[in-house]
Amino acid sequence: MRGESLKGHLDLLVLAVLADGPLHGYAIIEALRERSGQAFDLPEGTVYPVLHRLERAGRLASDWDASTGRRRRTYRLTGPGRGVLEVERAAWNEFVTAVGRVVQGPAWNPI
Amino acid sequence: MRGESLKGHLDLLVLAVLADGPLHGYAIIEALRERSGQAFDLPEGTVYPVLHRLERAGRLASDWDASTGRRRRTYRLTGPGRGVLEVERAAWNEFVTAVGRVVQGPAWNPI
DNA sequence: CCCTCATACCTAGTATTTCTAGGTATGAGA
DNA sequence: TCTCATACCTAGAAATACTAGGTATGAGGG
Repeated sequence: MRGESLKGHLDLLVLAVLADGPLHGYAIIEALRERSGQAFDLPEGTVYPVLHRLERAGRLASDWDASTGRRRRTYRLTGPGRGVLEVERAAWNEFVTAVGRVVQGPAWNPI
Repeated sequence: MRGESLKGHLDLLVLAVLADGPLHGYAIIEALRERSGQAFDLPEGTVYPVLHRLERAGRLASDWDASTGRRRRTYRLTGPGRGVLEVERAAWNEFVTAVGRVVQGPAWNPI
């Protein structure tokens, strides 16, 4: 699946995978792939800029892990980031409901 | 709700409302608002360019309705457009499933 | 030892899509 | 007559993901 459908929702996905514990960038890409059942195989050029943006916005914080020779930057959710995650989760649910109503047609009646 | 979350999905919504019969542009905007339960209140500057794009792509066709003094351009789904709608409906369902898996967390198990 | 591949990070520029902010014009109702 | 809803349109701005590059380490095979 092309991540283009993701426009506007990738922040939610990144925050969601980090809600279960810190991960470094590359591991976030793998987590998105695995947790989505291979649906989201996002290029690094998509994910790294998102992480930088989320960190600038104060939703993530990062530390360089120098324990191995290979440099790794580990991201974690901040307090505000966790709040934003909950807001975005709720917004996602509303969005899905709204699209569903339109797509199912006017005859469709969820109860 | 801001239509920004729609990025990449608005085509599906427009095709879906036209699946139940032709409508002119302004009525499409109203149909999206009503069928979504007021969630999508899209500016004309968003919808008209989409209609033009979908027509250029052969998914919609339009006729000018000169019956009233007020000019109206009525859009209808073409054969290929109906096929695209089905493809996009399926893609939407996969997308929702994939996002759901990521957002619910790894412990979540749908059966 | 060398070569390749997976890991791990990054950025600049491009493409696409929606929104903002205007513009024009008709018809209905106060 | 004046205002508002209807009804169409476009140009440029903003946001966001992708492409296509770049650098460097570590593991494993030949």
